Order: sequence, then C-alpha cells, then structure tokens
Amino acid sequence: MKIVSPKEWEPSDNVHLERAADESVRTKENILVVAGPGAGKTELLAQKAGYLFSTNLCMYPRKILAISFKNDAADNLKKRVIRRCGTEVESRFISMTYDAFAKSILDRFRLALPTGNTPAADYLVNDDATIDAAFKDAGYISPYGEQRPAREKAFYEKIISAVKLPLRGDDLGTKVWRRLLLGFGSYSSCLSFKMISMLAIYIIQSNRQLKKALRLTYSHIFLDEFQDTTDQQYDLVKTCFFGSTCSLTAVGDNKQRIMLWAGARKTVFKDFLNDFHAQEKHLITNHRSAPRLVNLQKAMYDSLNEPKGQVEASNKWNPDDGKITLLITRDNAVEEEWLATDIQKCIAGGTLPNDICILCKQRPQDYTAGLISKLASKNVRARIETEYQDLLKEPIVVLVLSLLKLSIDKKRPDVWEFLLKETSRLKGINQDNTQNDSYYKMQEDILGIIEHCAKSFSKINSFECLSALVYKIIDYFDESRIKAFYTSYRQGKYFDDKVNRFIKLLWDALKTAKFDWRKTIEDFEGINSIPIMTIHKSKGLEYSNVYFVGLEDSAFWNFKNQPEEDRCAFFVALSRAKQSVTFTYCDYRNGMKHPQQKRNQINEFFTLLQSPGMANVIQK
DNA sequence: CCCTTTAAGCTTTTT
DNA sequence: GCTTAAAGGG
Repeated sequence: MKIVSPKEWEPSDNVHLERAADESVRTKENILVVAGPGAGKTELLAQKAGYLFSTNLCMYPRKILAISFKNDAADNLKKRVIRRCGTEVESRFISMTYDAFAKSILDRFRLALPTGNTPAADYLVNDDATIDAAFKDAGYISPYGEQRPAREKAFYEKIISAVKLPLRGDDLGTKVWRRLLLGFGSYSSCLSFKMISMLAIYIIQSNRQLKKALRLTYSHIFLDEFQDTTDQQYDLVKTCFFGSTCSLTAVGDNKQRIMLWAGARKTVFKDFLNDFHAQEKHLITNHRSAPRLVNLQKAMYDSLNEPKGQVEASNKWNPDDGKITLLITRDNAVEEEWLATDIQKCIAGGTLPNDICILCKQRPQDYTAGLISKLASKNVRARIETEYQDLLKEPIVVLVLSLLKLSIDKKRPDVWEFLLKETSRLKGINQDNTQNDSYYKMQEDILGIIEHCAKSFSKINSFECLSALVYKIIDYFDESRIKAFYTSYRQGKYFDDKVNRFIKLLWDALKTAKFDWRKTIEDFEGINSIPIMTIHKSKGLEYSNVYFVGLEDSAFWNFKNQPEEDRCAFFVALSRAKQSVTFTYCDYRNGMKHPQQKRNQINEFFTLLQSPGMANVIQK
C-alpha cells in the first residue's frame, strides 16, 4: 500500500462521500456518526480504515479494532475493508463481536485474575445444563422443577450479574460463580457470556499494564450499530479505552433503536458524547430508498423525536420513483390472493425472489402460512428464513456446503480457496508454505472426497444415503478436530442437533429440486425463494420490494408499553425497501376465532399512510 | 373426561 | 392482544 498524505487521500473504488462522511473519515477526534437507513455506515467505516492505513495515521504496526454485535456484520465489514484496501491490511483490521473481544481478553490474560477467580483453561461457554446444575448444587431450589422457562434463565443471569469481582462472601451468586469457574461434581468449568465480559472488564480494570498494552495495540476503535449497545458492552469499551489517546468512531441510528427490550442502553449516544468528548455528525443521503419512500421516512421524523433533520434520496432516482401501498381487506384469504398476484407480477417483471421480502412484526408462521401456500400454488417459493439463517452460519454447514459445491462444479476458485484455507486452519496445517508435504496431501485428500461425492450424487435416493454422505464428509474433517477447533460444538448435543437438522432440510431441498444437486444447493441457500422474517431479523438488510403483513393492533400488542420502540420497528420495516413497500391490514385473520381486528393503537401509522400523496390505498 | 380458568410467551446475539 | 398449554373444577 502506497502511503499518501491526508490531503492526497481519496476514497477508494470511486466511492463518493458526502461532506459529513468525508469529515467523519478525516477527523482525529472521537466521533459519533448518526446515520439513517441506507446512509452507508459500513462503507464509511471501510473508507475510514482505508484512510487510516494509507496515510499511516494508524501507525504501523498498530491496528484498528472494529466491534460489532453479530458475526456476519463483523465478517462483512472485514471483507469490505479488504476489498477497499487489499489483503495486506488483513492482519491489522481486527473485526469481531463484543463477545469475541471479551473472550479474547479473558483467554489471553486469564492467569492475571486473582486466585480463586480464575476459570479453568478449557471452560465451556453458556452450557444451560451446567449452569442449571450449578444453581442446584449451590442450594437453589427451582420452583419449576425440571423445566427451565425463560424467566428462570433471566433470574440466573440476574443473580450471576449481581456478583462483584473479586469473589468474596457466601451468597447464592458467589457460590454459583465458584462452581462455574472451576467445575464441580461431574461438571466442567462453564461461563455464561455475561460472566466472560465481567471477567474481561475486571482484568482490564485491575491491571494497568494490560490496559496499556491493549491501548498500544489498537490506535483506532470502530463501534457498529451503536444504538444497540448494552450497559455491559459500554462498560467494556469504557474500561478499555476511556481516557486513552485511542480514537473512537461510533456509528448508529436512534431511529432504528429496536433492542431496548433486550437491554440496549437508552442513553448510550449521550453518554458516549459526554464520556469521550465526541463530536456528533449526521449523514443526510439515503442511498437505498426511492424518493417517495424517503419522503415517507421523513414524515415519521416528528413521531420518532428526530429533529427535522435533512434526508435526501440519492440522485440515481427520478423524483417520482418509489411505490407505497396500503392494502385493507376483509380477511386474510383476500389478502393472500392479492399479495400472491402482486408478487407474481413483480417477479414476472424481472425482480428476483430473493430481492423481495415478506416482513412481520412477530410470529411469521402465524401471519404467512396461508400466503406461503398461495404463492406455492402460483409456483413462487417463499420461506421463513429463521432456521436457514441459523444453519447457514454454522461453520460445519458452511464446510459441508463448500465441499458439495465443488463436487458439483470444480471451477469455483473462490470456494476452493475458502475450503483450503479453512481446512488447513482446522487441521493445523501450515498454510504459509504451500509446498510442504502435509499441505499437498491435504489437497489430494480434499480432491478425493470431492470425487467421491461427485460419483455418489446419482445414487442418493433416500434420507439415509444423504446422511451417510454428509457423515462421510464430516469424517474427513474429523469430528473431534471440528469440536476442538469450533469450541461451540464441544458442549452437549449441539453439534449433532445442527448436523441432523441440516441433513433433514437438505433432504427436503433435494426432493423439491427433483434430485438436481445444483438446484438443491441454490435452494438451500435461498437463491430461489422469497425470504420471510421478523422486522428484527431484517435489520441491516435491504430489498427491492417489501411486503409487511399485519399492520394491526394485535401484531403490535405491546405498543402502549413501548410506543417509541414500535414506531422505530415500523420505520425499520419500511426503510428496508428500495423501490416499493406494501402494508396489509385485514378485518378477520386466521379463521375469525376472535372479533374483528383493530387498528386503534397504531392508528398513527394509518393516518400517516393515508395522508395525501403518500400511499396508494386499496380496499378489497 | 370435559369445560373453564390461568399463566406464559411473543421481538436477539454472542464461543 | 391473542394463542397455546397447563392446571383446576365439576
């Protein structure tokens, strides 16, 4: 990478940065970037990484630490940075989740903890059975017997979090901590995610040298989706970097704050501005949504307590682009027919199924079961994404799928490269020197398995056959190595459950695709179907056409308790759409067990959509 | 055994 | 607010 002066630096890949974004990239101050949907928050962070590396303001060999909530967000950001800056920055852009960051501190500095507070080296993470047993062993008698409802888990977390480190005293929480740190009876050491963070915070708080080392390693810190930060995550960041010369960049959007119910810190923007003396910048361009949709988003600013700040649609659109529809029907059968027809038209017009999305507030199964079969009768596939999303991010599923893909088509250099890299990491084979014997043998072995799969495909005609093939692949990678490498698979039946579920769904896909393997893999990955999900799952995603099913009081049943959050949820739903968004309401849903649906609580959404020039209202 | 009453869950991720 | 399942009553 060529070193340039800050003045010479320009965004890579011909990306244009609006003024506030350019300033946010170049500032040396701590900064909070408030940016609405489609403003390019990830791009801003990627460009800032490029700026810091190519000007050497992140001075070699210091690093940038980017913290996200979810693995896919952390991976996406890392990929974007590598695309913008090249692979030479790979080792200096550390992109990880809060939990991975806390765990990395604990694992490296575990022995800096005082005696009696040190977990065993091979602790399990968040194993329900162990935590349950620890409470029992510490003398806690559950009123629920063998079952553990959600509230019991919440109670456990509360007791565990209330304990102050280092451990002293003899209360229930401390007793549980002692058992979980070192193991007890036949149970091994096991920490919850909260405990890992608490230990990481304690390590940094009580050890000036380690804190100093951390601050020397990372000169710049990026914090993604900052509006969702919990108290504990904020504590961790503050413990590590408060009062340092490290420069922090937080990006987020208070209009998309829909995680308060799960413990997001309500005052996190204000606290960050105060604690870190950060500047605040606002991005105004919405690169995602068409002008009419941006207009609807803007109309919500008042109710979202957002200052009448500016938003502008990108100039790639015509001023009249974008479509908003409000469909009001008698019952869900009419609704399903209308939606299926509209979606069919949309696909006939050239929109890909996976560029369409069906959203629900909650419980997608209850709201879209009928629509799924209606669509199926018109040869349009739609599926509830939850389980597929979960499986597709499992390392074992990713491994097996890559191998299957190469067995179908050898000319997939990207997949081949990934598989070699992952396998050598898994098997502990040195990949710096690809000339050595073990690396060569690994390549030969993988090719052998690929050959075996390719030959087996035509013979697979039962669930048992498919299962045998998948286990043959797993055998090659070696189950015990997989469990040693991906530590989440070490506990309980987690590994077997995931693999069995994967085989089951792959078998379904194989039958649906009439044993066309290429199609099967495509289908499994969701290329050919419309994703259905909750608003929460859709956060951060975008689709050409969005259909929100069930704009009804009963779907927003908690509106009176959390009106701000539900307004944000509505805003998140509509702001996923690039080109068109449709909301549906029906008087009678799902067999009229109950009287007519209502729309009193959330009447403000209807007022908004029905205001002049906003939505095309269709009554059926 | 059947009918009524009561209580829980619903929106999440993380190794 | 509505569904589901468990608990309670006759």
